[in-house]
Amino acid sequence: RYWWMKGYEVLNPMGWDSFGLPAENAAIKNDEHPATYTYANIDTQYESFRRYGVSFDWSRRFHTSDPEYYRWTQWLFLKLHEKGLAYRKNSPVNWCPNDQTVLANEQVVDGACERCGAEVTKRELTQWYFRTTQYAQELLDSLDDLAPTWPSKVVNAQRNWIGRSEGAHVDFVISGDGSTEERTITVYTTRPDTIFGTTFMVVAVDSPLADELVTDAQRSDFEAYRDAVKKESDIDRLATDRPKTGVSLGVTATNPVTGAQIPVWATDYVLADYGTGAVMGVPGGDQRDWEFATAMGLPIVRTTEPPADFDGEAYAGGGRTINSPADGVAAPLDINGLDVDEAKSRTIAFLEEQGAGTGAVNFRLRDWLLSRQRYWGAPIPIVHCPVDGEVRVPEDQLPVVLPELRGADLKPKGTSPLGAATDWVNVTCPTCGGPALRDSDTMDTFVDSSWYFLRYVSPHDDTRAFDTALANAWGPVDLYVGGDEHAVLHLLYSRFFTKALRDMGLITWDEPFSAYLSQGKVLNQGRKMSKSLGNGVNLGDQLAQYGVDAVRLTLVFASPPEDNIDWADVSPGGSLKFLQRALRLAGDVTSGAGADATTGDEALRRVTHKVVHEAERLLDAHRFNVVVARTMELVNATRKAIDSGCGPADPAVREAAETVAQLLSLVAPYTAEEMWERLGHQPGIAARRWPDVDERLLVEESVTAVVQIKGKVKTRLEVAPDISEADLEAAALADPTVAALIEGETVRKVIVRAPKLVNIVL
RNA sequence: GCCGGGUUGGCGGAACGGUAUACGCGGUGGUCUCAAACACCACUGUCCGAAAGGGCGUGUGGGUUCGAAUCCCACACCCGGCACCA
Repeated sequence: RYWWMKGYEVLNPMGWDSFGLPAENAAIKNDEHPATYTYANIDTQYESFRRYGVSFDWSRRFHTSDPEYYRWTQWLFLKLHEKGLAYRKNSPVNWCPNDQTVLANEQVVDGACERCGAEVTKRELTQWYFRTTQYAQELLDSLDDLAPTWPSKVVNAQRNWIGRSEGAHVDFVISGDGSTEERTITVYTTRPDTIFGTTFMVVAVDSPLADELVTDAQRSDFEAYRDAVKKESDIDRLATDRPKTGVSLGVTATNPVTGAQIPVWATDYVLADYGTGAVMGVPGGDQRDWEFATAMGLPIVRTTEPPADFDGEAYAGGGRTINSPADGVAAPLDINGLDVDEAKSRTIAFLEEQGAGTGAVNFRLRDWLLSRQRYWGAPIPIVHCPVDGEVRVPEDQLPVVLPELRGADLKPKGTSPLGAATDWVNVTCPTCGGPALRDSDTMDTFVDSSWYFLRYVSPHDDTRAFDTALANAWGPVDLYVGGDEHAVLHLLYSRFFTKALRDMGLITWDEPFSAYLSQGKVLNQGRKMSKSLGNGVNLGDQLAQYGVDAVRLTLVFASPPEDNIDWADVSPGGSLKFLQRALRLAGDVTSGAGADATTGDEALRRVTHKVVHEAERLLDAHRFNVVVARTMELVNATRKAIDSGCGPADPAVREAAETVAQLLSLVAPYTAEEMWERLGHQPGIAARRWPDVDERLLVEESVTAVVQIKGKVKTRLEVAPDISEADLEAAALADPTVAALIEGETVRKVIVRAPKLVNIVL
């Protein structure tokens, strides 16, 4: 509303991200189609939004579950597939046993399903992925550009999630595996400088690598251990405080720097899908390796100078490196006493020289697993043909519309419900015309929401996903408002889509959301409102009791928008009283519409213009609660002017009341409109231009100067705003209160900041 | 453990390095009223004091500065992210 008044073209759209599990689960329960539930709820929400008086552009409304929309979601999938950014692979995946579907890494929170809380297990499945890791570095780098306009919380969360680390790949030659060919295992380490302390190697027990390396003699022990590990849930595996376990693979590896022979073990504390799935064990430099070495009776070599309080037993990290070679070994690399960064780069240089390793970067971010074994989502537009393999559905055959399933047909059974719709699944191959099968998985609903902001520029265009020219003209989104539960989900996926679409030439910008306003939640009595807690507040009741404007005002005034609000702490009654006060001002004005404000009371005019001026700064900074506070001050000043000042006929009073109406139109549009009409204007305050500020009125007539002695306020003086430093100093020293206090003292220094302050140092 | 953010009256919260606690809620007293509601007015950080006035005060302890809620260093606590990621 503010930007509109400032004369900008503003696109403030609203729509529904309406695929997903809740509708599907309700459909199963009620034996109906998910669309029934979905569109009924959308209608209810739409009515609510209308009632709240939100200024959305409803002409651009759409729903991601409409075929007219998901047709383009599917089209974008095909584009990503063409570019090699969508691919299938077999791999252990997160499985929610309750929702009976796979989940992306981002949807697993502390080992549990983000949606239903069930403990997530692992399954070996062939699934679709988007290659988000291809953009890992750029996704990280452009966070620097977003940092000034995004909440640090979200930027920080994404940095942690992407999790870049720098280190080295180091090659160890394996022996004792009975083969004649030389085999090399590469490990990833962030601390190549600790290589002198390597006393063993550990390989992820569930990696193919471990299976390949294990000797016949160790195989039965290894398999027993591997099977035991497989039975454990992720939650158990994630616990960092449990004892280290492992099994020897029977082979040895050669340390490429020292030539030392070290044993190779398999363990579950090394992750198969991070780095190379193998780690050099440095118990003198790494807590986990120290625990493992201690548990297995492996030797420990210090890699750092121990701290003074080192007790000789517990793990000791930190200190300077003492990575000189072991006794009696010649020194191919001497990094003794160097600081860590220098030691790392020297070690990497040495490894590269020897052909035994390279500098390397790793990311924690994994590719985005997007297939779901559920019904209520966009079907993946791929046909599997025994002859031609994965075939993209031709664009002119989009959308691939969901088959009509309902109720019990949707019950989760571990494979996609779409697979059971035989008429739908069995198709002819678009390439060879032979019999083929549709891909029966649907896309993660986060795919739908990763590009919807683009659809808003041309929501009804049935010839393309979005109009590139319009997207480039409008985009990127200047201000994105949302909750920070999407910090590493929606906000990361959308960034990935934007970069991928840019590289396809479909848009020119790099980031979807230039600024991000993270909005808080409304709590009650310190907790999230919920039925089980019985602390819900019925918004309908609040609206009925106080009115829409008072409820809106309460939400805005309670705190800065990014903070949570506790409904127990706020006062919708107080808001209503304030609105009534404001409304009464409009009725009290007796001058006619169009009265010349410049002839009005100057003191009140100063207040009015100052408030408008300050409101601009506050609105730009999203400090809406303070805008309301300033508006209240203006109402109080106007009230005073009417009752005991210049009186209701003064044009300055009209100017003030009209300004109040305009400021209020941002937050309390109905009250503002009512005021506007009472002030004798035609309806339509929302379309009024933002009031101009007269700069001359921002200069105060007189200013209160503070006189401090040694930094403590002792007295105040009313002075002219343009008083000189010398005059102000003289006035301060001449003040009787000050004179009495400095009597007999030596004034050592006087700091003058005209016209606001004098500080006298004795 | 690592990384971010925070801590201001009874409460929600204001404060370009320059009057701490704006604005509001709550509270106290008053005006109006037969009475109440509404409205309006005054007071409301804390301690000492009858008052005038003064001392102390923005999580704790230091520092920089004429001057610190604000900048710097440590610490405590709260919230959030990551986490056997080598």
